[in-house]
Amino acid sequence: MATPLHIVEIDKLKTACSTCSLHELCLPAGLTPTELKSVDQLVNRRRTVKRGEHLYRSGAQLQALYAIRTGFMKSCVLHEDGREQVAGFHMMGELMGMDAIGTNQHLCDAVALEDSDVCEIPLSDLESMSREIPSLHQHFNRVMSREIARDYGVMLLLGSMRAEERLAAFLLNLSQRFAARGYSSTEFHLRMTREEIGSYLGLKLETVSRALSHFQAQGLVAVQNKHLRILKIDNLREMVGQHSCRA
Amino acid sequence: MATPLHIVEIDKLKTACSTCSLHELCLPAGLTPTELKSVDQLVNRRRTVKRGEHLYRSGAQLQALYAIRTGFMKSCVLHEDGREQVAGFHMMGELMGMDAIGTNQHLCDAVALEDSDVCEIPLSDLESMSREIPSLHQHFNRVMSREIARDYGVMLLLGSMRAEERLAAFLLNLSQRFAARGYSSTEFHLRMTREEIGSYLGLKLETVSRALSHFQAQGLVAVQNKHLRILKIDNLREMVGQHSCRA
DNA sequence: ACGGCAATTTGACGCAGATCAAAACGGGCG
DNA sequence: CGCCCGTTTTGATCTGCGTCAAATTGCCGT
Repeated sequence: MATPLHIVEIDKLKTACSTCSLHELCLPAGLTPTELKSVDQLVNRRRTVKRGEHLYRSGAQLQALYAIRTGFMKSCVLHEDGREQVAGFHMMGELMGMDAIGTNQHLCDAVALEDSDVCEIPLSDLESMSREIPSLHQHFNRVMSREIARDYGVMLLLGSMRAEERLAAFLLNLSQRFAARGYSSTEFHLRMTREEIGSYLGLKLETVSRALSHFQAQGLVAVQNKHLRILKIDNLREMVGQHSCRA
Repeated sequence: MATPLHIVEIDKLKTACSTCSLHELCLPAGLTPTELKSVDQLVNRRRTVKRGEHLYRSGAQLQALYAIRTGFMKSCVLHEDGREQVAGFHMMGELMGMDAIGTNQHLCDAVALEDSDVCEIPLSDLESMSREIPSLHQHFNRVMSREIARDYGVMLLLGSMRAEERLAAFLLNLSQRFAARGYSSTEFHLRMTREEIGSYLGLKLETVSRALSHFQAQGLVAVQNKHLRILKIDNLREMVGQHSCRA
């Protein structure tokens, strides 16, 4: 009986935002050290989600928001008929579950693409603490707003780019987010399948595969299975800039 | 000198949330009468935007959020190359500008599709008042969250529906929003052009036109220019439900 | 190390929707 | 009231990407 409690204690300790390397990127970004201490109380539980497992499911009651500490996840909206549309990929320091605040019900599934650790942030605690710490309140608004801004970008992509432009935009987005986390911006591991990329980009897996092959043939990237190296990042940027745009 | 001031006074009066017929739908939804009185102070300016004019432009500094009082607007994301993607249509009681909170800069243009009246809500005032009125804070979070949820729906539409499914989903969405405002759910005026519908749905105007004609031929709707009557709403619902889904 | 299954690649072909074109319509303004 | 220009409709044709298929590769579990 004592042992599990002890484990929980250790978990709590490890979960503290104030000692977390992501605190500049995550929810507590921009807080003073004192405020950071308070926020530590917010995150009172950590959860591990193994590759392929769900963090939450569409329709489930909102229990908490989740900040990704390590790992990689996707969220996908489900059709009635079983088909799924990937609405986003999420990496460490990012917050998930914000779509559920409006209705108290998740409207997408959150699935781990590799073993992941997340911090649980009960919404009610976040709201009450926001009242005490205005800059937390403000920062949370910004995080939600940025999610809206991201979504607008995805709409732009889905609504008016052609296949290779979409893929280029996708790779550049990943590149930039890895860079922001101190990883290489030109060489990384794609944790999702071609099918998942395709779903996110509104394309079929074959089209994604062909586009990647074509990029490789042009010398823009070097792909080997899920390992990707960007060779000519400027050319990719150009592709996204200038649309010959069909829609 | 006295006259313009007087006009402003009258405007202020008319702008009060507590006397606004939209307060159940808009930002102050769910507040007590006392709280509502406080929120009146938030909305200290009203603005008229004529058909075709911009409420704000992409890249502009965030001045305030805007609640639509009357009229109809679109927001569109711009490509570097001048093409535009309509990210949403907005009607009375809806809040615009939330995408700009994260960066303090608007990332889309807001254009009136008919002469519109909007209430200006300075973000800083909203934030400070949220601290005093928890339910306002909570409700604002919900409004932002619902925008995220809406965006996920649009992604689903753009990423995995075929042309006629998209149009059906669009019509049903309009129908539902008009109904929520006490207008007919089956008969309304399309304030946007076929091209704008197409841009929103990731289709070309000709495709939108053809799809509408096809719906009419099937007896699902009656269209005459911008006037639309939904005849078989259940059939439209079925269309959106069951995808033969290509992406 | 090996077997089996999932993921990826590549090719051939088809089709939904884009593109091009032109006619019809409608609404705002002089 | 009638003209003009922007919007819409409809037709014909083209094409990017989806679909189907099959071969290849790589990864996971035993």
